[in-house]
Amino acid sequence: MSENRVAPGCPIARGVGTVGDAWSMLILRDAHVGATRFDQFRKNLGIAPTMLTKRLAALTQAGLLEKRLYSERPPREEYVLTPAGEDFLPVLLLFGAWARRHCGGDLARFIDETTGQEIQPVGVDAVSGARLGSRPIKLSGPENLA
Amino acid sequence: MSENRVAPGCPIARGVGTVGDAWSMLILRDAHVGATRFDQFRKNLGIAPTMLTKRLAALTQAGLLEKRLYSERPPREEYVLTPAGEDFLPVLLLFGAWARRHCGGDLARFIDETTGQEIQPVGVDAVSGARLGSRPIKLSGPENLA
DNA sequence: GCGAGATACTATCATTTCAGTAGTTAGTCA
DNA sequence: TGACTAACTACTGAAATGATAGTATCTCGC
Repeated sequence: MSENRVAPGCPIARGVGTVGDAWSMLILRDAHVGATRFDQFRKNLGIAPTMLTKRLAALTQAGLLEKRLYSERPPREEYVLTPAGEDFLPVLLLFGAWARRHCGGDLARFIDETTGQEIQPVGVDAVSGARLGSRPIKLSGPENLA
Repeated sequence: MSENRVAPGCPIARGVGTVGDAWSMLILRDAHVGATRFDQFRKNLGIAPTMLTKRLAALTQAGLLEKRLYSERPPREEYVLTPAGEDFLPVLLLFGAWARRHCGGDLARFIDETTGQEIQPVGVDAVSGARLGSRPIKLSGPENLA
């Protein structure tokens, strides 16, 4: 992709440029259900190690993951979610909820671990309280979309 | 990507396999702010026509867009959002909101066209009413992640 | 103290995908 | 007739990706 000249002021374009590829999303998903180590990601995803190295580095660079030493001898590092990375969970949940509604098949459900209840993720406008998608929107700001 | 053997029961993996590439998301964004025609997408995004053809076909195939004749003579078609495509808007809004919080720069805001107010998209569990991300989650269902 | 195993990678190369540009088809308009 | 619009397709070279093998470092059992 052109990466940077596509509507530079658009937050969606920016987000897509940062974590908008398939592997990054799946890595973040795994990170949210507990994976932290290179080989955990590699085995769960069946991703080529070259790709994984690249994606982990990109996510670390972007501030979603942080490299942390979990053993000095032997020196071993793991990748843990930063606050920005954790903040990405609602996006993944809404994304998954959308797929459950619209992509066929028998897909897994999200469960609240504290209550054991199924989660039904929805988007809401914190200002008006209205369900997102119920009203037309537009973008406003520094010279965005064409 | 391997495309199909990555945790077949995981909704996030499924969603990512369907619309989880950069161009698809940007096409959907443009569709949500009014674009319908091939050349509108092409010029807004600066996307190569071959790519655009492929992505539009994939999104149509996946049921997010629908091809519709808007002129018989000459025969011209446009792409309009289906209900499934419209339902994707909250995902895009949350994604954009995340990017506004965590990717630097001066990014555009989302405005509610009826009230003129800025939207602050958040994820909520419709069952408990709790803000998403405030509690640990897990997946449950047909043999999902490893 | 030696070989096997764990962990986290890097190197290499074939294959696939993508970007960029040009060309095609089918029609309108003046 | 010739210019113009819209929606593509064809072609080519560059870049990204996948698969597999190999490396570096350390631990542990014997």
